[in-house]
Amino acid sequence: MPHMKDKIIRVATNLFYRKGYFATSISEIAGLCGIQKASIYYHYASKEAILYQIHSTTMDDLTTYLKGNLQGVDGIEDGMRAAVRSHVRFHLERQKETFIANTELRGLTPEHYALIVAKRDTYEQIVQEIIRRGCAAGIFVDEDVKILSYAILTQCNAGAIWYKPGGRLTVDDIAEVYVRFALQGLMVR
Amino acid sequence: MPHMKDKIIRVATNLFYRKGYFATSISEIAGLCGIQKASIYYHYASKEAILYQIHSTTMDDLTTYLKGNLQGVDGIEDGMRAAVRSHVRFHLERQKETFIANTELRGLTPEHYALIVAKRDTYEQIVQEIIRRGCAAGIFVDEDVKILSYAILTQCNAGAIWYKPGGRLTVDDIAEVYVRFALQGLMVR
DNA sequence: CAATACCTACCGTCCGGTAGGTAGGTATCG
DNA sequence: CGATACCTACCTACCGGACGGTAGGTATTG
Repeated sequence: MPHMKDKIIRVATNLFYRKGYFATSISEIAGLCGIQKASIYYHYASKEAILYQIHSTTMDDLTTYLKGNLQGVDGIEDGMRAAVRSHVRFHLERQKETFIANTELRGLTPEHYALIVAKRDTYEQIVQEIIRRGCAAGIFVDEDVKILSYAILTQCNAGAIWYKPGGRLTVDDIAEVYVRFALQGLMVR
Repeated sequence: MPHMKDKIIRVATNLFYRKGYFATSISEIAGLCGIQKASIYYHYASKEAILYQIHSTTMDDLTTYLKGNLQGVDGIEDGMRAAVRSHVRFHLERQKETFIANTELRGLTPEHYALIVAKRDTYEQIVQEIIRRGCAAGIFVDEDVKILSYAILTQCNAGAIWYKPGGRLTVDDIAEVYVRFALQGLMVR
């Protein structure tokens, strides 16, 4: 909430995204915040604490966003559409954070790593539950639910790698491409 | 080709896969090779040279494997099946190298980075050409070819993240799931 | 003897983190 | 009201250690 504590997160997010966690130094973060290296430790206990904060809030926001987008949506097919749309939009709009969340897990302590993986599992289970119901109802193809869910979620993550804000396609355009492709792959003919 | 030069690559591949490039030290690689740190520099000019070697041979092998699997295959649909199958199999069978190839690009020098990205582009263009012909022929859905290709290639990469050799499903089982899912998403109804 | 494949010993640098201090604001209380 | 105590948000200066890489020597082998 305080100003500098937020600024450190913003600056660190940019640097971790551009250069990676291990290639970013504390003094670099401090320099871009306009303070000295030691002052970082007034706000955060360690470099890893900054990374954990980014991971934690990103995963919480991602899950909250999905739940909000599923609210009031009826039917399995529409639920799946809403889930894919939510997933893609979040990944494109918060490109840097989601990129870090997907690639910088190794910087976490074992304890923090376990917490983040648990959050990710919670998120994946929401999506898997929709797919499972679709398969059980016979409207989705009869394939391994976990493979399907990973395939769909990962292909959407890919968007966050090549997407450039202000490019040829808007976030909504891209989201709809993924929605159509994923649903077409899922629905039985 | 010599024994130790290969062993360094094998050991480094394992370490880069488990801990990441920046978190792995030269002395660690040397220790697991049973030699001293300085001896690494008899075989490779720098730590980055080891990483580049892994990237380079992995991309070359990946492209060669795809070309071999497309040899003698007729038809757009069968070509796409062969391409997806080839991509998944390679990623599962050479899990560690492909994981490094996908996540450790930042450790490369700008020159080496450009070379690897060029290799990757060559590979992607082979796949994109198949999709483009399928779209033009009206048998594949009318969507953005680049988005489709990235979506398909990336979802297959996902397999390499969770796949454990000797698990419930064989490499071929998994490959066929991806082939069916990708083709079902691509083919017009 | 010369090339190969290693070794020991060392260097400069940078890193995460700590110690200890300080300016300035705020709360407490006689 | 003013003195005291404490807190916030930073600072300078430093530490131990690890890292990538180098210099120079040596055992083995054709």
